[in-house]
This record gives sequence, C-alpha cells and structure tokens, in this order.
Amino acid sequence: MSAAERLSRRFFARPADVVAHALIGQVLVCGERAGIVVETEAYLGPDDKASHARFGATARTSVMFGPGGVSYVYLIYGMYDMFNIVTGRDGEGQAVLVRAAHPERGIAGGPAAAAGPGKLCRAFGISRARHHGVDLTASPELFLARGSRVARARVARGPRIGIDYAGEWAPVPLRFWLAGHPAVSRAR
DNA sequence: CTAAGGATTTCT
DNA sequence: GAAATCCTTAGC
Repeated sequence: MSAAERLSRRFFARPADVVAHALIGQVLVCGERAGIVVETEAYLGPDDKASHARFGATARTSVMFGPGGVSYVYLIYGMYDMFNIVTGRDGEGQAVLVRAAHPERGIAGGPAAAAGPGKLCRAFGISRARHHGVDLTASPELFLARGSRVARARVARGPRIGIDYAGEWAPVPLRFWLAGHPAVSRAR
C-alpha cells in the first residue's frame, strides 16, 4: 500500500463552504489515530455572524486570519476542545469546524467515540495546548489525508448547529454530513 | 430536561 | 473589573 496522500495547501485555500463539503470522506490523522470525516460546518469570515471571526482578529482568533491549512483549536463551555481548519487565503478569516468522524484506527470507545466536536477531539487526542496553530500541510502528527471518493449525492447539507444568535445567518445551510451516518449530530 | 465548566469578549 | 455569552456533553 502506498503512503496516504496528504491534502495540500491548494485544497484548503478554497472558500470554507467548498472545503467543508470536500472534507466529507477524507481521513483525519493525529499520531497513530485516524478516522473518516463525516460532519463539518463552514464559517465564512468576518461578515458571517455565527463565526468567531465576526469580531475581527483577536488573541484567540488570530490564526483564522492566516493562510488556509492551519488548525484553529479553542475551548468551549469550559471543557470541550473544538477542532477547526482555517481555509481560504491569508487574511480572509474563514474556517471549517470538524464535528464528527468515523473511527478507523487507534481510537478507543467504539463507533460513537468521535460523534460530536468535543468527543472527536477527545477521541483523537487533539488539544488546544498541543494542536492550536499547527500547519496541517506540514505537521508529521496532525493532518488530513485523501480518503475514498464520496458521491456528491451522499453528502447532505443543512443549517449549522447552536448558532441561533446569528440572525440572518442562522438558517444558511453551511453544515455538511455523510447522509445516514450514525455519528452525525441530530438536527435541532 | 438541565448543570457543569473556564475562557473570551464587551460593557460600565 | 464585572458580567453575559458560548459552534457541548453527560447525567438526572
């Protein structure tokens, strides 16, 4: 078997909604652990009222305004890490949140171990302390690799979760998932 | 259903 | 400084 093909800068340099869709079916690798991405959400930049980028570049969000292909990991609700990938070009402030994965290798806890963004980080061992601001196109530990192709018809899309405060942006369908996969969040 | 939990941001 | 907010999960 040939070495896994790592996703390149070019892959991540596209708009967040394009990357979020294209990430479904790709392989997330963290050390010895790996799984197939089955749910993502796109955050389009400072104008997107649901995005952390809506306040501009702050101490927390500065990496969002760097080049695509870099990780953005933050803490939510005081206890859960969220794994995001910056997309687009330098300065655009776009990112994709990886919400769920199908465990493939090295992950304890069964099929549901990476169902949900907080559980995904725990299952893969992704932490803010060690994996924030990592270049996924260069890191030997944390990166994305090309998975088997997923037919477009199998990728569903709908509104993002937990962003009711985002006004006109709340209903915009920027969440993507593998249709019918058990690890995908239930819509609210 | 709701409590827990800590950081971030904005407001006074 | 203080307080409200928060892209969640586990446990009643």
